[in-house]
Order: sequence, then structure tokens, then C-alpha cells
Amino acid sequence: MATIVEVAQLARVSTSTVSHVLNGTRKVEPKTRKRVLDAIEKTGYRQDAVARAMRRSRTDSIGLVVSDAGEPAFAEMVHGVEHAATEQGLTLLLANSAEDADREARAVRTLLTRRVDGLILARCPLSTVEVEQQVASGSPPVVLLDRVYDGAPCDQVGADNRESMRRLAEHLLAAGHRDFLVVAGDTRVPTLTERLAGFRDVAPRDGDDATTVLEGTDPVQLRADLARVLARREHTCVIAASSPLAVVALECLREEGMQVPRDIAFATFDGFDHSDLFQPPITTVRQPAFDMGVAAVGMLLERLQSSRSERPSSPRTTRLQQRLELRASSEDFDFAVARD
Amino acid sequence: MATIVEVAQLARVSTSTVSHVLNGTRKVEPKTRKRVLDAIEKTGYRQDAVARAMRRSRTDSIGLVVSDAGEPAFAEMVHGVEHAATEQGLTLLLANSAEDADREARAVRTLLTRRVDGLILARCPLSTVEVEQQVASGSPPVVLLDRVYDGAPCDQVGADNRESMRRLAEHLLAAGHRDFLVVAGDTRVPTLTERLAGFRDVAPRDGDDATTVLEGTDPVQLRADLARVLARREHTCVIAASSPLAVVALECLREEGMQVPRDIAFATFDGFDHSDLFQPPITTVRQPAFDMGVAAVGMLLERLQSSRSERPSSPRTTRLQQRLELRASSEDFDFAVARD
DNA sequence: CTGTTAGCGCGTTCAT
DNA sequence: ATGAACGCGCTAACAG
Repeated sequence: MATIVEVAQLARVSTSTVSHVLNGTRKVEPKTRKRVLDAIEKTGYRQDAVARAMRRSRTDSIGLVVSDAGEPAFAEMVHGVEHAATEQGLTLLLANSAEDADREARAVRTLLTRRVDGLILARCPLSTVEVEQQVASGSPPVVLLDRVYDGAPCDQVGADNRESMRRLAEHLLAAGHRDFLVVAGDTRVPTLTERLAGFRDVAPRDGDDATTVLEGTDPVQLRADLARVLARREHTCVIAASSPLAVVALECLREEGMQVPRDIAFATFDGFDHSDLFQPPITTVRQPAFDMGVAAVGMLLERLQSSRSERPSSPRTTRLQQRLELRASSEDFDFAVARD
Repeated sequence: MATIVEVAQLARVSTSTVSHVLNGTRKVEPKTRKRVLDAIEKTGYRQDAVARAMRRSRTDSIGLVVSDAGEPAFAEMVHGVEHAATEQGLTLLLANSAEDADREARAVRTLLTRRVDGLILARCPLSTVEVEQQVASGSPPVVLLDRVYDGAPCDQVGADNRESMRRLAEHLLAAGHRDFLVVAGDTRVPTLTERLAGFRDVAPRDGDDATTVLEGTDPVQLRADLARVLARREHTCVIAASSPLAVVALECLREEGMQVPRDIAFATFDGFDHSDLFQPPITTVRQPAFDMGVAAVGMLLERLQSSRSERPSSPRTTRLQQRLELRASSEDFDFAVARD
């Protein structure tokens, strides 16, 4: 590759003039400007972003660490982040922690080493203190994505999990359900904590009626618990707090020979793509995952711009609204039929 | 951040010694080595990958451009690439072309500007000549992913689309199907060309029996054609050549009031996650998308290593086998019932 | 309006 | 076994 020096020589100007033409950073006589442009054309020169980053001490890149790249919801967030980043002229460096704190820490270190201008983190349940401190330090700025919490020392973008679960549960209560089986999952994850809280806000306590809440970190254990509880046939409605949990629940239901919605109503968060093309169509609280990614980049960008001028402002939290998609899995449940 | 100079001063050694300790690139007296390590610890020093890349003229990073980050299959490839890259100590720069040649070209330019050591491309149907030339140039090395073709000037990783479609069609023929409706889609995309070719290898021509092949770039047009053809009720089996095409086809079937597999058999490529939890379970030729991503990184790495020593070897193509997952959508079709 | 020059932080000769 | 010094390619401050 040609360097800026060769271009300068060919155009009989200094390297600084070439640089200024390239970046539009000061006035250049149209004639010399043309000479430079021609020389660039002739040599096939392209700026070297590495050298440029070195000199300007910014890379025009951001890092994204997701905790489970396999989940469709996270894939959509990645997509949204990529889209917005490209739109802003930022390059995206992607890493995956696979829900593991050490991998997450390594990923963050790598990205810092590469001097990303900012960081977007969908963290795993228990980050290392190293990562916590890095987030708190504020440089580079960090935006927490999806897994947000009160009192975080940085900007964050999440969904209105608690409110959405409340809406869902209220809807189901109004339909007559009292005996819920809530598959809450790993409630160390803020998203799942919030969803469970939303349920508790409006629904009967455990022990009242036959409502049961199943928490748990270990999927194998969870599956066993689920099978045991379902076998009792006490519930009229299953609520899964996330899509992986829904998969486990649906598998258990099938093994128990229970059909949705004939034998039991069903609802979940996150949901399945094209759900309405298949039976049963599943009632879902859908995350605006793509938009959350976009919003995270927006926040990061504002933070970057303000950090170059004003004094640091306080952390902000944005919650995007989720959409309650009512479908047959809950709507077509019939109490009379199910009692038979 | 502390620099190597501060570490050197604190340890009372030269920067070069620090560098050698860091990279293990020459013998260092255990005592001085310890002093250096302590100084690193004390200052919280971390190598600057930007400066390092500048000096070594390699970045230990690779670029990935996918053509549709929204598709689950591509998301899985991204996941695989990320996984393998991290494992090899490479950082992943991600871009999305959204099936648009200009965006693809921009993405490639950006990544080259960033001096990625190599490039993985799942290209859009008609790349710009600029991209073609870049691929052909061989530096940095490129691996084509998913959308591969004969005579490509570089390494590539794809799936055995033609053979898999052959297996699928043969299976359906053996089951008694003769009147196929093949939703082939945009056959400028090599993947879809190959799948159609596989069908043609073993199945009746258009016009023989009632077999119909629907090609087309425009989804709206395709949908209209599909509706028109389905209305004739001539076919016993729909084959969708990709998952987006399957979505369109299933929607049309629903609008036509046709049920799978009662009225018509159905099979697709790529498929839907957790398909067997829902009705109808769809017969699918499933891509090993994650593994394809991993394989692409592997190929790229070999190419990088060999390019640093031997002379360039000829392009290689790897085809991973797809899995034929037979399910009720095709297996439970009953010719006798359908005729009524 | 344009040119000269000093680094950004590191790895790497070449000396010692 | 260690250090001094140069330069990767670029931008920005200063000078004219």
C-alpha cells in the first residue's frame, strides 16, 4: 500500500496538505487539492486507520460483548448495534462471553487493549470485580445492554421487563387464571429478577392457590423440578421468563403429554420467530432487541461527544417498551374443557 | 494508561527489556524480569494493540462481512467465526452488507483500512468489481463463506447444497411425490443455484407432471406467483430453498387455506429453531452454520501462516455436510387423504 | 494558503 | 544479558 508520503511526493506538496485534503480540516487551493486527489487516485492510496488511531488517540471503533451469541434476542441486538455503529462511522469489534465471567473479563481486556472508544456490555450474571471497576471508571464509557440494574454507575439500555410482566399477568388474571407455574430461571440475571418482580406485583403469592415459582441456575435441575411440578396437574398456566426457559418448559409439557392450550395455557418472553405460522401460536412479550442495540450505540455516542467537552453527567437509563403479543396458547385455553 | 516507558523507568531497565519480557522474545535475567513484572503490576500497564499493530504491521484481527445479519443461519455463522477467532487470539471486526453491493464494498474498504489480517465474506448476489478484485488479489487473504462457487480465486467454505437437495428430492420421490412446487428464490445466489441444480439432477423437469419451479429476486412478485400457482392445487409437495422463502410459502399456504401436511407436504432448507416443539414439525435440510464459521477461520489461519513462509498455494474449497431432518410436514402426508 | 517537525507507543536492529 | 535509537504512517502545532 502507498503511504501518505508517496502521495505527497507525487503531488509535490507536503504530507500535511495531503492530510488536510483527506480530512477536510483546513482550506486548500482548488488546484493543489486536485493535484492531491489525482495522486491519491494514481497511487490507489487509502488512509491507514491504525496509524491514524495512533496519532489521534481514538480508534472510531466500539466493542460489544454479549453474553450469549447463540440466543436470537442477542443476535438481534448485535445486528442493531452493528447497524447503528456503521451508520455513525464506527467499526464494531464483537466478542462473546458465553455467560462466563472469566471470558467476559478477557473480552473486555482485549477490547481495551485495542483502544475501543466505547464499550457496550450485555453482561453475564456475575461479572468479575475487574469488569465492575472498569465499568465504574467511566473511561472508556460503557453502556450496559439488556441486563440493567438500579444504581449502575453508567448508562444503560434495557426493556420494561417488570411492567411488561405485570401487563401479561394482569391479562391472564383477568382471563381467570389463579394457579400459575412461573419458570423464572436464574434470577441473578437482572432481566429475570425484574420479570419475576412484575409477576409478584400483581399475582398471588406462592402457596396462595397453587401458584409456583421455579427459580434456578442449573437447567438440568430446573427441568427435573418442572417435570415434578407439572405432574401434579395443579396449574392452569405456565409463564416462561425467557425463550430458553420456554423451550425447556415446552419439552417438559410434551413429555408429560400435556397439550397447549387444551390442557394448560402458556406464555413466554422473547418468543420464537414466525411463531404465528406454527401451532400453537405462542403468547409472547417481545423484546425490541434490534432497537435496544441501536439505542445503546446512540447513548454511547452522546457520552463520547459530551466527554470531549462538558463535565461528566450522571448515568441515564433508557427502557424500551416490549410488545405483548396475545395468541392462541393463552387465549384459547378453556377452563371448562381443561377441568374434564 | 501507563506506557512501556513508565514501566521501564519504574523497573530501572530499558523499554526494550520490558518489550522482551512481555513478548518472551529473548532471554532476560530472572531478577530483572521480576522487577519488570512488578512494575507492570504496579502501574497497571497493558500493551497497546494499536501501537503494536503499527510496529509489527499486523493487527491480529480479522474482518467478517455477512450479507444478512438478520437471518438465523448467518447469526450462527457469526457466532462460529467469533468463537474460533477468539480461540486463536484474533479479534473480530463485524460488518453487515444487508444484501447490498455498495454497502458490502464500503464494509470491505473500512476493514482493509483497519488493516485486518484476513477477511471472511458471505457475499451478496452481485459484488462490485472492486470487491471482486480485492478478493482475487489475495492480500489480505479472503475466505468466502456460504456463498461459494466454482473457480473462485480464493479459499471457501460452504455446504453440500446440491447433494443435500438431491437426497431430499430423492426421499420425496421415493415417497411417491411427482408434482413439486419448488420455491427457488434468487438463483443468482450460488447457494440457491446449487440447491435448484440438485433438484434438477433427480426430479422431473418443469412441465413434466405438474412440477413448477419459482425463481425470482423480488419477494412481492414471488408471493404473488406463489399464490397463483397454489390456487391451482396441482402439487403434492412444496420445497423451499431457504428459510425466508419457507416463511413466504407458509404464509401463502395459510392464506390459501391449505394445511401441512394434510393438504400438501412441505420441506425447507435452513429451517426453524425448535421446530419439533411446534406443529407441523417441518422437514429440514439443516446447515452446520456454526461449524462453517469455525472452518472459515481455520482456513484463513492456515492461509495466513503459509503466506508468511511458503509460496501461495492454490485455492481450496471445503464443503460441510448438511443434515436431513425428516419430520411430519413431509412424512405424514397421505396421498389418499389429500386426493379427497 | 502551505510546509516543517515532533511525536503517538511500541518492536527491533545494532551496539555494548 | 541489556540499552540506545530509529521508524511504522499519520495528525497537529507552529511557522512562514
